[in-house]
Amino acid sequence: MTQTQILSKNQQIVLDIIEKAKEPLKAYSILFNVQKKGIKAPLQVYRALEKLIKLGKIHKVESRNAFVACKNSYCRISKATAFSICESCEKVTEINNSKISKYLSNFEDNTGMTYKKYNLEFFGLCKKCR
Amino acid sequence: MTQTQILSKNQQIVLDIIEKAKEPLKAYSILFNVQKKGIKAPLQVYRALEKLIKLGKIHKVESRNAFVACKNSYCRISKATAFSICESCEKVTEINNSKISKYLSNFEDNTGMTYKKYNLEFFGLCKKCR
DNA sequence: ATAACAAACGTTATATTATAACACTATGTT
DNA sequence: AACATAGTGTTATAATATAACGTTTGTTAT
Repeated sequence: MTQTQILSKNQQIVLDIIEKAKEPLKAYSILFNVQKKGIKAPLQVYRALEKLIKLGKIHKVESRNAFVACKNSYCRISKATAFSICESCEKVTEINNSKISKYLSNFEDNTGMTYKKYNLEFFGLCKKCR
Repeated sequence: MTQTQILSKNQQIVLDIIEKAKEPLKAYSILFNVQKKGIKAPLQVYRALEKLIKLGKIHKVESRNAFVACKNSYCRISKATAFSICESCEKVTEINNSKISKYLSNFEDNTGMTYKKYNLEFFGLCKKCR
């Protein structure tokens, strides 16, 4: 049933790079890495990134302006993202905690806002850096 | 007991502008607004912003690269921030929900990370825009 | 098949956000 | 006074992101 999304050439190239990477990649570092594949301009990268985000294949780590592959294979539409970020070594890990996501996805306040999405970033020190 | 932090000239100018604003301000819009006060260069703004963030006087809304005044007078060091953002009119409100902050501040996982800070951004539609 | 439309592409230029580097000034210890 | 620390002013530049335009490719409906 889960129709596998077919990606365009540029989208696939960009996704491959991000999936192979062990850390979040910045847009221009992606650009540098894919120039041998024929992608020449920032816009080509940004367009692919935008689409991949929409598809939930990757996420943007807002505080770092960097992009990571989504590890949840079922995360086709990313409306609930959480990351843990080490402020020393900059290691970023996607947090997949169903308790948090349940808790936050049901969040309501008295302002009349309707929430469809959230992004949560934790900062601290990882085991190694502590 | 609460020693009121004395701000430098530029810091006070930048804080005033942000506090008066009804919406998050971008760094270069701040710059434009304070040029009559003698602040001429981006760095002067960014330096003030950096310090004000450290003091917890303002927060950065990461997904918008914009800055808002902290409404919690006791929020001298901002280690737990949450915002609600309307994707249509871009209205941003700081969420001051002690349940969430208690819940997230006590978050632990099995990776050995030590958390000292988090930032949470909710996206959706406000009452007017729905 | 082909018309019509949407999505993706390629390219140039430019806007926006942020920091490096350096010399100088003010302020607060001791 | 000597020293440390924080803040300032300035020029230059790096890093991140989008606008605008025209072309190409892929999908869908007849």
